[in-house]
Amino acid sequence: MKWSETFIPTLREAPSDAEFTSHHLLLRAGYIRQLGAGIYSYLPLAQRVIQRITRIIREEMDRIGGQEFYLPALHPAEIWKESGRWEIMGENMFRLRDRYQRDLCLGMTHEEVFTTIIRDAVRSYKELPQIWYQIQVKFRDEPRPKSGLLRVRQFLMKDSYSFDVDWNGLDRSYQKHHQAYCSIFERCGLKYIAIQAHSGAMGGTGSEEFVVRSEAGEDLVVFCSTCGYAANREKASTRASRVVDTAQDLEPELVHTPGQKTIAQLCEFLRIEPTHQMKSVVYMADGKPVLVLVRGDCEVNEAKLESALGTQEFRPAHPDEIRQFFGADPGSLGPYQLSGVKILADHSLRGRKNLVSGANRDDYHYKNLTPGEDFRPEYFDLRNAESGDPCSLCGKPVEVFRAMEVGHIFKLGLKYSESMSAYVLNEAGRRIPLVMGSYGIGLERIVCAAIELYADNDGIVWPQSIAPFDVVISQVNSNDEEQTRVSADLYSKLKDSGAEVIWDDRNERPGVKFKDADLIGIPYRITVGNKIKHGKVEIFQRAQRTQHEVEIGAALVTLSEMRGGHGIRSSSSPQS
RNA sequence: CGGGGCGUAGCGCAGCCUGGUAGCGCACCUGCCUUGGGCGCAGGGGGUCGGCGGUUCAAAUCCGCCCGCCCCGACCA
Repeated sequence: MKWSETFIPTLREAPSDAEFTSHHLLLRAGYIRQLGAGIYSYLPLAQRVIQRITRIIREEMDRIGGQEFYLPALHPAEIWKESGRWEIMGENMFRLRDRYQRDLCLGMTHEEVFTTIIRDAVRSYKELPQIWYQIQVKFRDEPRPKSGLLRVRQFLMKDSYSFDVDWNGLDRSYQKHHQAYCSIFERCGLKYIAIQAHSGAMGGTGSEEFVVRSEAGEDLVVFCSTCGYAANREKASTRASRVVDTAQDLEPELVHTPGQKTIAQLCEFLRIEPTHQMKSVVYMADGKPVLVLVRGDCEVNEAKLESALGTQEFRPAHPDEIRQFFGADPGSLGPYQLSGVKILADHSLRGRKNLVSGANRDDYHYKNLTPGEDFRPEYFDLRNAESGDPCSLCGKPVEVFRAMEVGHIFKLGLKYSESMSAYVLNEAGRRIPLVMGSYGIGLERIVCAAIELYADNDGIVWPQSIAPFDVVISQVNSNDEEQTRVSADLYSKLKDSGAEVIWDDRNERPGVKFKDADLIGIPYRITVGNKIKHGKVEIFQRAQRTQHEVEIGAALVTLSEMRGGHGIRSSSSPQS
């Protein structure tokens, strides 16, 4: 393509709304425009990137036997009511009514639709397994869209679903996806890691997230560089650091602690460490109060709490509820001599002695509380893993970092097949529910991750495999006939070789062309300028910012060598 | 939903406090000039000042309501 005929509206200054690198650069380099909160238009450059990612995904999904569908985004309410998700999805689902007042929604995922297809069409175990996928727009009424393309209300997802006759089959389908995902992210040039993920309340027996380390991400990853343990912090368990208690077992002692509400204040006032305190947090679960205890230096992890409680119906208690059940305000709460309130404690408190906690009386605390003696909690893993905690596998300190989720694979199990009656007959002629898996990839997340990973001060640096163009020919002077001739010749030869190439033929100053080429992030630039008088052009590598002068006739060969011989290829390998 | 901020030309902003018929930079158009890192000179076009209502002789400016967007928090199959 000729640049002069292509819509690439680059900006010298980005709209002030852009916070993160990827958002800022996508806007400034002319890839996207915002239409509303969390709604973006993808301009030709972005569309090209998306298409290349799509192609990689298709190839890898097809390789594991996936079959591509295209499903509706507009769904009748009935199927969502059938699965129970019409209620569960709550405010997150876009809902609408048609002219006859029928309820409809915009699809968030497509378990329901695929399940209706398979339940009506497949009767026998002989027709399984199946892996079905699609690349489709998804809708989510995010409470707070943000960070450009990272958290939006309409986005592209490759979602696939596996249908097996048994759990071993599911394991195989899941493993296939795992492999496919590794290939996809590797080919897209991402440095990714696969981490254990929170299964959530949707049921299911296992799930992994594929994430890319980035400050722009919203996930927290607990990672052990020694043994490779990696998990989402929603799920990650680590050992709490060791604490030594005083040897003797003392009797509970009420102490007056006027105005001392926080862990830090008590440390000061009583001259103790946070690790010798118990933090009391109150939740209302299914309408009843629950006291959650963690060590003073720890935080409650609500995803783990959800598992411990076995319900999604919980929330932090309101101040008046706390007063009602405890007779004191937050800051003076504790488990001792508490009745009518269920007590959950984190494992880190098991076996501890002589701890400090609130007395359920304002301005008073108890010293010398011993879990298991002075009160009897149920123990669970309830605390957030923290950077520096000993790894639960190898004991070496873990690190915690931010990352963005680019994919998620999930063993669903029987949830949809049972609720939506998707059964087949097995060899014995018995009616059995399909065992399902679901697997997602966020296309825009790949775009953002690549930008966040590799961008520099001059703009985007694309991995070769997903760049909108492989190479740009920057003709320094568009009025120079000799330069035009050389550029045209290189252009057609490059195109013939199968490369995606754009020829910057604009009547602009060279500086403008170089800045734009850098900004939009094309991996290679061939500069056709004065040096053609000596039979030379230059090849500039965007990522390394290095320049090579080559004979015009050798340009294609040199470029092809630099690119590793062929077009679709990632520039880096996975981190894990 | 709670807290904060913003809305003036395509983009970035000033003007608002103290009311008087809207401005700067970039971009854009024309001409000249120039062509190796966002040139130079000259001329020019473009804005119902987010919307509605109120106060006033007069509103971008003051007041009220609404809408939109951004950030923090809550939330996030």
